[in-house]
Amino acid sequence: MPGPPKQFDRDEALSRAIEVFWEQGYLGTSIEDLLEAMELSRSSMYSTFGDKKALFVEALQVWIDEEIAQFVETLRGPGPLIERLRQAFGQRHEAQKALGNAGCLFGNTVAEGGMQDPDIARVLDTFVRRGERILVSTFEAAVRAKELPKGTDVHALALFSITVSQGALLLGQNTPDLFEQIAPPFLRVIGSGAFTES
Amino acid sequence: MPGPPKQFDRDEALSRAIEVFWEQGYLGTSIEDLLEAMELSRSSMYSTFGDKKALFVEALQVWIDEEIAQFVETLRGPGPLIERLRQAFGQRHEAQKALGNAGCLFGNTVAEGGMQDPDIARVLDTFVRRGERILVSTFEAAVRAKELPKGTDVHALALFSITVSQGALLLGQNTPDLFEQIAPPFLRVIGSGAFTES
DNA sequence: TCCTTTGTGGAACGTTCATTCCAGGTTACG
DNA sequence: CGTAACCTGGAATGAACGTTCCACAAAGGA
Repeated sequence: MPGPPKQFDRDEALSRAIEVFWEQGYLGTSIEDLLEAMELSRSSMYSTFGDKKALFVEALQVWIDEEIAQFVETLRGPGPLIERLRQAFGQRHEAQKALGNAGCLFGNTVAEGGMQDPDIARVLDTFVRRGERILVSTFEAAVRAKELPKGTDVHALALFSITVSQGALLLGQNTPDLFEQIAPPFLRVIGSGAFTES
Repeated sequence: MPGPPKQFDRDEALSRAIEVFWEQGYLGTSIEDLLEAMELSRSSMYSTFGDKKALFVEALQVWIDEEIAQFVETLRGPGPLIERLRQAFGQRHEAQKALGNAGCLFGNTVAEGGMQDPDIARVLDTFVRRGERILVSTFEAAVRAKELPKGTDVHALALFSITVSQGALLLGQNTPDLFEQIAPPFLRVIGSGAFTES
């Protein structure tokens, strides 16, 4: 049963893999790139994670879980709605800037054609659904707290917010100061209560 | 000087290449894929277009020119601002739906890491700058025509519109009916004149 | 008609890719 | 102390990649 202990930390290796995939994309990342970043050998990588795609799916899953967890924590926090939103979206932007304007792992994967692979598509779907659910419940609470007008289309507002966020993370790779330019008017729009049902 | 005439149409071949790159991305497309779609031989491809990256850059350039031309034509057309915007953004969405939710060639390329290659980055930059310029002048005209309130931050509004459009084209690959859901409130926000300078 | 120029098909090249395999080392339980 | 279980480094494999090369065909000017 026993054997030599692993010479690496599984979670640590996985989080290194996340970074590499994030920066270079799935196709743009070679096994060699991964081994170097994860600091383990070919054998260990294959025996621990299966193959490249399995590693990617797991990395994507972990990334999503962490991203959503942080998103929830910030949005459930104290303070006015607009301030929490600014912080929640700002955090996503900070993370991508820290990786050299690498965008968003979800968005990059979708754009790379991730939806064409069923295994990857399944994981990608959960990100949008969970993000949407959190925003909907956040906006619903804001309506109850009279921070948003009664009759606000919380569903449309949630989808719209995600769209703006993804668009900003994408274009931020091309126009680094874009987020700072559009965040204020975006938040003003939300605060203005323009999203009432038609 | 003379020689046998080419057995293919350069422009036609290029537009086939655009489709393939659009659907599969730069890295996801092999020379074999291109030859099959363009219906020419290896030799002809290399002697006509140089190599894979040169072909991609040229394809991207043509795609941008056509996209911008259509965008301008629609926005310069008759009718109220909101209607022209709806049509202009709708056309982009229709195009991506026709290719099986392939998103946007610009966005896909950026997400794939296109900004890391100087030759590609240069072309990508022109797309955003030109799109922004067109929207700014469109919004300026709308302000003069009193379709938008005086004091509208046309620059922020242009960047914001591009962001929403790119975000929708990205997420549309994952959530096919997203565009229909967010377009109405988006256009309502623009029409409401919420983008006045602070 | 010859000869230069151009286009084409296919073989061939070297590289890189993801993946597998194996030999040797290390651990802990019996 | 031995032995079964496990981990690791590196060689090896075969497929796919982008690219080059070459021999032949086709065309028009001399």
